[in-house]
Amino acid sequence: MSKPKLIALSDSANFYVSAERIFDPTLANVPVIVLSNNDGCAIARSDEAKALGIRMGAPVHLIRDKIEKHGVRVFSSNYTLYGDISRRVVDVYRSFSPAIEIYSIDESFLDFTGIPAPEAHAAEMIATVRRRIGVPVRVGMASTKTLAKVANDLAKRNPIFGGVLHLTNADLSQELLSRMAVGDVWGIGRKTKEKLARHGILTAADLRDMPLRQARQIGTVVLERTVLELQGEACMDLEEVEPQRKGMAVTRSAGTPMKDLDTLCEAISAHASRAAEKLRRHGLVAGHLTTLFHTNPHRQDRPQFNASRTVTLQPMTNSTFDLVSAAKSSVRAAWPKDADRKDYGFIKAGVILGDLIAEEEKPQSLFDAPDPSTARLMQALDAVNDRFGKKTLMTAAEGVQRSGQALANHRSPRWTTRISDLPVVR
DNA sequence: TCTGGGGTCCTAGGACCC
DNA sequence: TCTGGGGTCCTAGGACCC
Repeated sequence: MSKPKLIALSDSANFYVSAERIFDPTLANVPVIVLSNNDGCAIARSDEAKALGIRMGAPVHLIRDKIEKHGVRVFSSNYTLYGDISRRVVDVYRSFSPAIEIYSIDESFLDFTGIPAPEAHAAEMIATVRRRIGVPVRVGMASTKTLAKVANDLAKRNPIFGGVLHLTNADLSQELLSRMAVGDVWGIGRKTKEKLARHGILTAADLRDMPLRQARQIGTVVLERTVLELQGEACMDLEEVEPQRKGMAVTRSAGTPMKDLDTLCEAISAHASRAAEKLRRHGLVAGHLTTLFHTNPHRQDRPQFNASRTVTLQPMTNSTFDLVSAAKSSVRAAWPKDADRKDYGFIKAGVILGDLIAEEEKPQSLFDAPDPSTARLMQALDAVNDRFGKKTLMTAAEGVQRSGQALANHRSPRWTTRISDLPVVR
């Protein structure tokens, strides 16, 4: 039996908004939101924006009034900036913990086992991140990841904890868990919450105390593990090494429904091309490509159609040309036969790549000797687009109308990674 | 074609997360 | 309730094998 662990979960408050605030002091104490990829909906909100009732994922066109009335500051998402700030925050974490799992762009699990005064250690870490990077973070600590999540959640909701909560005291723990809704526990989503409610399980404490067998029956092993973790038995290890990713997707909703094959082909080609870029950036090749497109499922008054086609990429590849041509032919194959009569309007299309492996490990056969010219061409393509902007060079298949082009009308400068984005100082 | 038991692999779909 | 996009894991069921 190993000695009990102490796991800390550190997360950043309203991370994207906090990242924007680093470089613009006028954003302090005012409502700020950051929008999703297409400037479609709000995906990050400052506390002031939350107080105005702007919900997570609220469509921009529905909150336009609020934005204008209260002078909400609006930003397109700037992932280059957020990714860089995130790395800097993690660098600070590394000096406070020997082992780290980077869980998401704004959350990391840290191993605090054996640290003499963990609360003081956490407080010092918070102060250091604030001073060096400029974003606020909060820390929850407990013996398992799930309990650390609970602690973190309570630390962020309750200012009295000052951003640090160590969930050890049994009485405090009992009180907090019995006041926490079961749906707020990590791993309990809407469906599971409903099922649990039917069995009278409403709080985190109820969940912790339920029989394991029943947990497995209601959910799966996943729910059983959650129960064990709430009891303090660690079922999930810290994953320090980022696991090899298994798939990669590029999907987009279309502003106006796509009605003909050509339009759909252009959209899918653009997604395939973007997917190829992502593959190369990660040094991977793909063995399978799935294309998908579907009508609006919320318009049951309109004809519905759901398409998904998977093709094998042989040899495995990350070439834009290969992926675009595979995607186009599978869209053509999947195109509904009765399209002329039905007037389908496709609102979403995408490309998913599977069976990913590192480029160096790509199996070679006698018949597909590597073609260095394609690799060099792809390198040149990426270099040009990197330097002069996305889609400076693109395949003709993507179309030049750019009807499906992503909007990003409110993007802030890439302050920390792009010198040309900095304002000229005179 | 079914009788038995046991195993692998693949895919689709569900649920959840940030 | 879904609005967005990009992920993971688990289970069930089918195909196929010995």
